[in-house]
Amino acid sequence: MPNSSMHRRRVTREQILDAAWGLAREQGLTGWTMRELADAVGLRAPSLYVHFASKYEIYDAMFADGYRTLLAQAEAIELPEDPRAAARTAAQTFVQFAVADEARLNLLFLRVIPGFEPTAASYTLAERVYAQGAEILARAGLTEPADIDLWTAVLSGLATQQVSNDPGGDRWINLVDRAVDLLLDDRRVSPVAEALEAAGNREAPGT
Amino acid sequence: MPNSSMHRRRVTREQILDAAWGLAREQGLTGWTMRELADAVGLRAPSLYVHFASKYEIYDAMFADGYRTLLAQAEAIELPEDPRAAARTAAQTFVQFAVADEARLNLLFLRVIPGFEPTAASYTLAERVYAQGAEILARAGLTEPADIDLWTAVLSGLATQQVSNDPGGDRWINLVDRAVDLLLDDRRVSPVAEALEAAGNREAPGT
DNA sequence: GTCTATAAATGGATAGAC
DNA sequence: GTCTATCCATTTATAGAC
Repeated sequence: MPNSSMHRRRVTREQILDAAWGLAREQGLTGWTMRELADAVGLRAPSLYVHFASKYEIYDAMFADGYRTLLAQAEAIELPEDPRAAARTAAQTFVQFAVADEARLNLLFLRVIPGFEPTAASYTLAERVYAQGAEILARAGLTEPADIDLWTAVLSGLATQQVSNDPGGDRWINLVDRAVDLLLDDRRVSPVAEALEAAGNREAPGT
Repeated sequence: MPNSSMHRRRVTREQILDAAWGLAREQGLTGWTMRELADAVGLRAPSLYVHFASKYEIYDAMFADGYRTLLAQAEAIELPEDPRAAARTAAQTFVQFAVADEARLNLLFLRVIPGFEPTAASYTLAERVYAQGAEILARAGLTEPADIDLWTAVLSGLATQQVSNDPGGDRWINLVDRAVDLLLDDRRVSPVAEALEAAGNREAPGT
């Protein structure tokens, strides 16, 4: 049994990234060092520089990795036909993803690391997530840029409050569906007019 | 003219804190060192330890200072009589405060510094802010804890998106009033029922 | 209360052998 | 690709003179 070769498998970028995620989860997004990271994958610190030119480059790879995970998760979900139900599901998926890992939330959705800016290539992934969300919203009737901005603010706000003020709980997660309905019902004319119209039609059908 | 004595005034905690805020704004909340801070107030690093036992203690003082500033700002504002207008004004005040200083936003409203936890005394100030907000919301008809949670999520989300994705701009700030209206109109029975009721009363007044 | 001097550890990163 | 050795800057924090 070539035991040693089984244990001495390739130490790929992916393994380093996985370890980095683990450390970030345990000690905070910026709370780990290159030495700790190397230890976590059974290497010495200098060996990391064979795979990544700098710590910032690792953050950038994590940034891209996080958005790739989100995109994969989004594709795996099959959305209901009903646009509102689809928006709810998408929102739930997003918030669950965001609160599942506070370090990841900080890296992907906040600007927390002084001086870190994702590369253009990595940022493209973020834009794809955004575009996909906008598409789902469009099907639900929200096409105005301001509507989409409000949507992103509300969802990111829910996720942030959840991890900041009730970590591990569900106090803000439980508000997601309600928030979605709120946002989808917000059209200038909106349910009031719709309801009045329906009521009017019912009582004066033949005009 | 005792010039030297004019320049060599007391280096108080407040001056150190002011300098710390300045560095945090310029280089990020965690992007400064004790040496830099000392330089900024014309001291040597060791002298800082006369006033603060550690860097964390400085963060804690900044945390308290930030919430004290917010409380003072909230008291200085005179709110309109109309509850909805008051809620709008309060929301505007809060978001303006939050986006005015990204480092402060990170310290006061997010969990960004690994290992930092405000002391109980400092946290009390944060709770006073929360209580004050809840009071304003109560006057506008929002008393459910879930309503208040949603409120805090939306406002913090707007502020966070503003500084993260449009620093210095007003893309999310402009959505504050709309968000407030959205939240205040969200009662289970709410405008739809109200409007229907009104319509019903108009057409069948004498029941 | 502020200083000089320095501890004592830690940081990211490089050189060069294997 | 990984290692040892180490650089070199930087960090928070302390000791003790003034």
